[in-house]
Amino acid sequence: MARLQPHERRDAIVQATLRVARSQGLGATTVRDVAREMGTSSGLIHHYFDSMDDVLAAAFEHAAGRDLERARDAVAAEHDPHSQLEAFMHCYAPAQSDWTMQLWLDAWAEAARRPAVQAVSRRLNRAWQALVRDIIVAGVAGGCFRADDPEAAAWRLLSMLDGLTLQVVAHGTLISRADVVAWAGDAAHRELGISIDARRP
Amino acid sequence: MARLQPHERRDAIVQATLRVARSQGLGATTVRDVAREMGTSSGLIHHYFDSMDDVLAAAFEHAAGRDLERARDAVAAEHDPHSQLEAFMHCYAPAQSDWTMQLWLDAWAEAARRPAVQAVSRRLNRAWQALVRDIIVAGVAGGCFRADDPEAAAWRLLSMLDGLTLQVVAHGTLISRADVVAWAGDAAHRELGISIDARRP
DNA sequence: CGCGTTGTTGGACAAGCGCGCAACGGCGGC
DNA sequence: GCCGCCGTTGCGCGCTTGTCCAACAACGCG
Repeated sequence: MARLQPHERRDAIVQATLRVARSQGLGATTVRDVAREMGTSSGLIHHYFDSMDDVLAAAFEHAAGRDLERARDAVAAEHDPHSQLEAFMHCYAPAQSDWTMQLWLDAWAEAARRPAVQAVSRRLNRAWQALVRDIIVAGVAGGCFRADDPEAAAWRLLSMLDGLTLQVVAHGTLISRADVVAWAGDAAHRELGISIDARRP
Repeated sequence: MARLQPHERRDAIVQATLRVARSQGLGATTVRDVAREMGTSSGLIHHYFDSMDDVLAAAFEHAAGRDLERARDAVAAEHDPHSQLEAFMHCYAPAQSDWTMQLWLDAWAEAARRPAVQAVSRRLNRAWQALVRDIIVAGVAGGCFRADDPEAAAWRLLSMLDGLTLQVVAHGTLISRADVVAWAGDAAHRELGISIDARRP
């Protein structure tokens, strides 16, 4: 195969890994699958990554990190906490495509067995929570939210979104994506003492 | 090893599978592990199950089903909805031991790719939600809860518990089990219009 | 041009996997 | 007491896994 710059090749490996993981799951993705997807040898992957664990972690980090960045941008584009929370909700459930959530499910399950994956999953999850918490803190300071414990409120909101989205992705028609958005909006209203219309205008 | 009746042996295999899965996860449980745990040969497992997938599905169903039964019993032992909800909460987070939750994580992740696992996971998840919903409906009828949509309220409560417990199991010390219980209690009070009175028993 | 650096190859390796199978052995019916 | 059934064994087949490594080839520099 063509000789690539180190950063290009590393990127190519991550991309190929995600393409494979998309169709057969993160945990079931093997070195040879990724190599075949790239059209190279399997030895090449170990020239860039110490272990398969690291490959999977890097791939997950890339995909999930990009979603986090998008959410941050969407939040930063708004200026009052109310709109920011609305933007966050819009960003989470619908934009967080089924396939990324499936990656999260894989990562949570694999976390127990793959230290590198756990480290990434843990860090990104905390970052998501921090994003929500900062919005809440700003809202409380600005007087438009009411929350005794912004840290806890953020965890509750994020965990509910995770739990609901999980049902959509893992069990299909048990509940719908529209339910997630509407119900999470209700929960935010109750949690922060405000009214949030999370539905797309 | 001693010769057992078919149903006894089947049961022994399921039990041994769970014991192994408890320490290394459902997905990482192999035929040889289970055989070693039972103290028999690996061939014996294939005499009772067509494939390893069937073994894992049976084990998950048994473990998760038993937890559901226990929760149902705990709820049935109480008579007013308020105590029932409290019993449910106490039953869920702490008694739902880490390793059963890990089983659920595996099941949710595998659901997309294993129809048999999805069917079991889906059915049991709906049963859990129905358990909560029935408590809420009874509470609303009895006048001690206030809920516009018990169906949605039950999904919200259960999903938040799932999402929070997930963090404990997948990420260890990010949040604690005590946080889950306390936060979910707060959420339940807010969700059902109960004034936050006695959070600590 | 020559030469070192380095991206890349392709296969070796041991370990582990699910699964199948011929043979053993203890129990119950005749 | 014998025999057939069947739970059980122990092994091995074919394959896949992650990891490693010696050899090859393309590139930049002197």
